[in-house]
Amino acid sequence: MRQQWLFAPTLRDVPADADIASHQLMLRAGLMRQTAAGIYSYLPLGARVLEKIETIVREEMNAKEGQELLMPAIQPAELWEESGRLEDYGPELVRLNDRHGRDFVLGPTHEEVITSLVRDGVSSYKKLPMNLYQIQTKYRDERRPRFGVLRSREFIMKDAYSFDATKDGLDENYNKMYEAYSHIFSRCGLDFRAVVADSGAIGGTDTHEFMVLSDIGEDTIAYSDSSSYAANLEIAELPDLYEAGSTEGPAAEKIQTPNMKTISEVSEGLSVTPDQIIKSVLFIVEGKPVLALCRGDHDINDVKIGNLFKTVQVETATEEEVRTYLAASAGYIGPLGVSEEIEVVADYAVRAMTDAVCGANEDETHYKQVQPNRDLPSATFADIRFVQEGDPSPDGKGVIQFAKGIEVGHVFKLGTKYSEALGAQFLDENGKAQPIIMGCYGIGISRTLAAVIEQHHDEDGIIWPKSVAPFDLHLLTLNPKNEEQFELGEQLYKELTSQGYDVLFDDRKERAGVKFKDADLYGLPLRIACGKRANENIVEVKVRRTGEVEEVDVSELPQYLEKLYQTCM
RNA sequence: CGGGAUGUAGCUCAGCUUGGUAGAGCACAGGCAUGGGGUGCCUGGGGUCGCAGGUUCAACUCCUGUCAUCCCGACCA
Repeated sequence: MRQQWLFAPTLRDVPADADIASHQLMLRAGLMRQTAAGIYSYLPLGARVLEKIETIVREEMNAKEGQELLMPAIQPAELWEESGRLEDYGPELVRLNDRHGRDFVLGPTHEEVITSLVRDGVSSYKKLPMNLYQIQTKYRDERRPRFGVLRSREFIMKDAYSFDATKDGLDENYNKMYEAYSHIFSRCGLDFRAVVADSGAIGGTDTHEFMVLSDIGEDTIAYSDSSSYAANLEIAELPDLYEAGSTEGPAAEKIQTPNMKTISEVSEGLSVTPDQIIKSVLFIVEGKPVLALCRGDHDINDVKIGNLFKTVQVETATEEEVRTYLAASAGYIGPLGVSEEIEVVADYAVRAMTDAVCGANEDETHYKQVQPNRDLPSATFADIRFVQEGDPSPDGKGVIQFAKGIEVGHVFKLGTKYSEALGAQFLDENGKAQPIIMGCYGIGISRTLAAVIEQHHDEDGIIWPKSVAPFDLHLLTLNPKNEEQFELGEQLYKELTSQGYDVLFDDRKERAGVKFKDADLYGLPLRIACGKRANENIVEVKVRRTGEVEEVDVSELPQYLEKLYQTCM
């Protein structure tokens, strides 16, 4: 491709709207432009990278017997009513009407459509297992799109769905996808971790997220410093390693604590450490009040509360609700003497506390000398807090550390939720109808592209791994007015192309400096410059990633490149 | 959805306080010089100042509304 004709305008200034490296570079290097908030157009360079990633995905999916199909972005709302998600999904679901007033949605995912297809097309165990996938544009009306293509309203996804007759079959499909995903992200040159995640409303059992390690990631990964344990912070478990606290001592006693609403105020005012204070938070779980307790230096994890009650409807109570149920403001609530309609759940660590302080459900008042192991007989003790760095790893090996990650893939075992809701059944060996057991597996293609840039760039621009680079080689004629340089450039362009390289040829009438700057921004793995020594048949080869430069005689160029290209990642 | 900010040329921004009909740098077109890290000089094209009302002889500037975009938070298969 001659750069003369390439539509990939570079920007010298950093666009004011972009804050993170990948977003800035995608705009500056001419990979894409914003069309609306959270909606982008991919220009030729960006489209090429997407295609490279998609090719890798297809190869790895096909290698696991995945069959590609293509479903519509526009889906009838009735399908979503059938599965019950029309309401569940909420305002993130883009809804629209056709000219007859019929209701449609723009698909954020395709469980409904695929399940209805399989329902009508598969009726025997002999057809199973099956794995179907597509690469498609998805829509989610994010409340707040941000970070460029990392959190956008329109995005490209690969989504796959597996169909099995047995649980074992599902396990097998799941493992295959897990393996395929590992291959895919490795081939894209990403440093990633597969972490145990929350299955949330989907209601599956096993689920892993594939996280690209990056400081700008929106998810926190909790991992062990000395084992392979890694989980999303939301669900990272804590073992109950605490010794039960004392049951002795004088009874709990009320004390006046004016203006001590927060843990730090109580800590200061009563000269106790935060780990001697019981933090009490009122939640409304499926409409019922639940008082959750943890140590003052810990934080309650509402996902764990939800899992405990097997629901996703968990909300912190409003100030009015707190007042209604506990007759005090949020800073002074506590577990002692609460009415029976309020369920009390406490973190394991609370049971280990001795001489603790907690709110007395009376404004400006706390209890002291609380012995949770004695004074909370009706409380349920469970793991309900967030892990912190330094906590023991749940597998007993090492301690927990945190890292930030970008979620690029997600695999989970759906089970029969959709097959039951939509009536997708098969007949087993005995002629008995059974719901098909499903799994679903997603990869954010456009997000993966951004993640690659996050991990592969420097202050000058992008540094593409060769597996996803928009072109293999960048050939520059530094001064096209110089006849020898011009001739050599044209000659090399033909030769390198015929040798099978995808070459971007900078034949523009620009100064050398401009070409170098643009080349660094574009970030192709190898740069070949025809410059001053063209008359001696010598070109300069530079490795973008390392900056290494070598002058090479044209006669030796093919062998030299072949070798060097192999060493590029 | 709550809080904050910004909308002036393709990009980055000035002008607005104190109203008088729009500017700079980069980019773009032409020219001369230059020719290995965004070169220099000259000339030129490009903007209903987000939109709609209002105040005024006169609005980029003041007032009201509205839309858009970004940031923080909440939320997120």
